[in-house]
Amino acid sequence: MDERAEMSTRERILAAAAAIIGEDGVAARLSVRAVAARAEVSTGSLRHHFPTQQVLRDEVMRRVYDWMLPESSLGDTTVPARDRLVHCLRQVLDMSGTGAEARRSMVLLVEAFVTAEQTEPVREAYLATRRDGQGRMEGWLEVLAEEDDALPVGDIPRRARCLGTVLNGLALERALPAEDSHAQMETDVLYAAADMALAPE
Amino acid sequence: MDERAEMSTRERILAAAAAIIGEDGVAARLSVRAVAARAEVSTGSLRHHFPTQQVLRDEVMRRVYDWMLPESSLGDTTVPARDRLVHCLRQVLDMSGTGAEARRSMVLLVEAFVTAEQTEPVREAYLATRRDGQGRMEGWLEVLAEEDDALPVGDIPRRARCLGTVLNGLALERALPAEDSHAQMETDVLYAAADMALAPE
DNA sequence: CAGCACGTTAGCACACTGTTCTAGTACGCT
DNA sequence: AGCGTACTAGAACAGTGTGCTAACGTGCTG
Repeated sequence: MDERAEMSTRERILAAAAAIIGEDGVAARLSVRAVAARAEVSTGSLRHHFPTQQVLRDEVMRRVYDWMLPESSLGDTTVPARDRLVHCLRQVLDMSGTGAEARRSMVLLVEAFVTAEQTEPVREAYLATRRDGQGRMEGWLEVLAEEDDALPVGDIPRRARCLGTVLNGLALERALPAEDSHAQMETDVLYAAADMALAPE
Repeated sequence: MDERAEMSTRERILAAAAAIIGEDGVAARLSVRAVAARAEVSTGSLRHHFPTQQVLRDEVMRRVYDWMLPESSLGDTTVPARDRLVHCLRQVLDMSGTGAEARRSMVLLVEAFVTAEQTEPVREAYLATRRDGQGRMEGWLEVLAEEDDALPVGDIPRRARCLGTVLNGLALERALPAEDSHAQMETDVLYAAADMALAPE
């Protein structure tokens, strides 16, 4: 009968966090007390399962990404690293959709974080999602660095930031008017970015 | 004798903020009380001159950009090609401004070409400005290709498109919330993009 | 010169945030 | 029964940004 009995506290916390993200969209905040209240759990209990908010965010984002990107071809060494990286980048890019959907995504992004009042929660919400994406891309580069030690691990954060900027640019260009050859151009840019990210030295 | 007499409160606040960024570097936080304490000013006084932390951040960032933007020219072969290219790219990027101005620029861009009805005149207007920027960047690369024939001229359009995408991404990121180390990150990305655009093969 | 207005300064108060800590409860095992 | 471990609850603490009010100058004006 009781909902609380049908899911472990940990799962209820994750479900509450996912629900908040699902409702509030990109501008979700995931504060301790908001998640705890939604999950009908005390902050202490939440902290017991997720010692840090970052741990909670990481776990919920991991599930979201895994749900959206079931097959991670990143480990398939039969195809070139740059192809695998481009595949991963394109999957991220596809989250913003194409055409009208891409325009709508960009409008929502701009409304949430550019037009909106630049309050601290808004700012922190964006930075959190940005850190998530940054960490994910660094993870990819680390996997690829395992195979090819020409990729300096110390430089991975910088390279990941470059990839993030390129993806932002591509997402913006998906929303803006484009020539019919836009898809080809996008692939070109993605491969150029991948080559830059995987370049030795 | 008294330092406080030699600089206006506003200037002391900005100097304190710049000092904090200069010292803490990437981890700079620019909290209200930290800046106020460093400037030996009350939080109320700080709030009077900078109604919001975002306003303070914008202003100090604007000065940082102005400071690290000395003049240089594309034809000056005494400085490396990548530095000259980065300078040109940054000039383009600066057209969108920083802080509130950058946000306003992005909002205007989105309103004009994303939110607006995707009619043919609108589309053509954007593509015209895009071609303009594209042509300008191709011109730069052609000048630089004159000096170093390792840069294949046939590939210039593709490389210029990549640069345009990176600039779009950076412009978007100027409008979005950012950490205080954004300027450094921007420089990193610009140099990475320049290296990619100037890479042989 | 008195009075007033306005810019400036100071500092507290408020509503948040994440984290730490203590107390109490429930369950399994020896 | 006793004990230990996992869990829950909630207060407390140190931060954050922002709003508010009171005081202090300084300059203008009647």
